[in-house]
Amino acid sequence: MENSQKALVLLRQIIRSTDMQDKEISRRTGLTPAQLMLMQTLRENLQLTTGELAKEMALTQATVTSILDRLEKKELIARQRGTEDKRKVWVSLTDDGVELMKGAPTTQQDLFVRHFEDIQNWEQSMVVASLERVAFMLNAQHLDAAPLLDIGQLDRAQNDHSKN
Amino acid sequence: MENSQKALVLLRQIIRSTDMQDKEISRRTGLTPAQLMLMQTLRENLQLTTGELAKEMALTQATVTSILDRLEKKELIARQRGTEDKRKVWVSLTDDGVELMKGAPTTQQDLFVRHFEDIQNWEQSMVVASLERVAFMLNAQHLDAAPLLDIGQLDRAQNDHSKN
DNA sequence: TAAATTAGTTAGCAATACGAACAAACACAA
DNA sequence: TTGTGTTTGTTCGTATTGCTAACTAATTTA
Repeated sequence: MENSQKALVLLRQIIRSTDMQDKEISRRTGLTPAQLMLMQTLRENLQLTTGELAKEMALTQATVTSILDRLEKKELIARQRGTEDKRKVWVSLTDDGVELMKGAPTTQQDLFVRHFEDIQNWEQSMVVASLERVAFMLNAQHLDAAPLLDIGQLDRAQNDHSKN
Repeated sequence: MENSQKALVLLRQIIRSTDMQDKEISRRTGLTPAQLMLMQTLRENLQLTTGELAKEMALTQATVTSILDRLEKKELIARQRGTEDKRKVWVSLTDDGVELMKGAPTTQQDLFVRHFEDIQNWEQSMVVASLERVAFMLNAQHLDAAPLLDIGQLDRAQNDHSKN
């Protein structure tokens, strides 16, 4: 079997594993996968606008808005209109949100970290370097293919043109 | 920054990239991500029952049934009642389904393969070994945590007990 | 100042995903 | 063989996702 084929199969396995873990965490936190992803994104960035969130998660603003609505109702996130630019809406975790993300969501990561730290240091470096390689290749790929959102925006722009 | 933290960040990046690529392919094939995943699973296994598909995709049978309904309407898959065990329903790609999967879905993989084959052979081996490492660690993890479906089944079994 | 752009929301729609309840086929014990 | 429980898949009802199109409000540009 070719190395590249092996790599593809392994990548699928990795995706599948993380997918199942996400569902595990969802179950434990009572959040849906999408809500969880948003919370995680927010945990890493502290302050983001709705648009930035959408770009980060590769979703539409409209979709993010509806996810935010539900998280806001649960009081896990808070929205605040920008003072400098009043069009912008800044989103952040509430205390409850921070608290929730302290629990279950991290334990999966902790498990990974624990396993990861069991292996030799030289191998850790090797894995990181390899992941960098893969991440870079995948990134180059969807630059080649032009990302989804940009295409959507181009289409919309064209439509807008042709409508007038 | 710790090696383990780097690895986690890179993993997230990789997930994100493949996620965006899936959406790209979805757009080109006219299939939703879920439908695409099912078709891919089917391409690799030729003949699966509804239950096997559900397990493979980490979804409920009920969910798989509804996705199958739509793919059947598009005549991309076919259902056939088992002859030996008439409870089972065997699912397979139709000719149209095979044809569709020959096109766009592979080009992304081809892109990856092309990039992958650009790098030195020793580095290819290193990447494969590392991905194996990661896949193994992630796998060990959700064995630790007990997979979603098994928990669901246990719960259901307990409920059935307590009901009688 | 008028026109265009940007940020976000709303509305309406198809699809996903789940649990619960069900029907049919099977397995096995009495 | 009959009855009881199990397995396999579907149907139903519901919440959520994710999209586009249409909209409002604020900002920028001509």
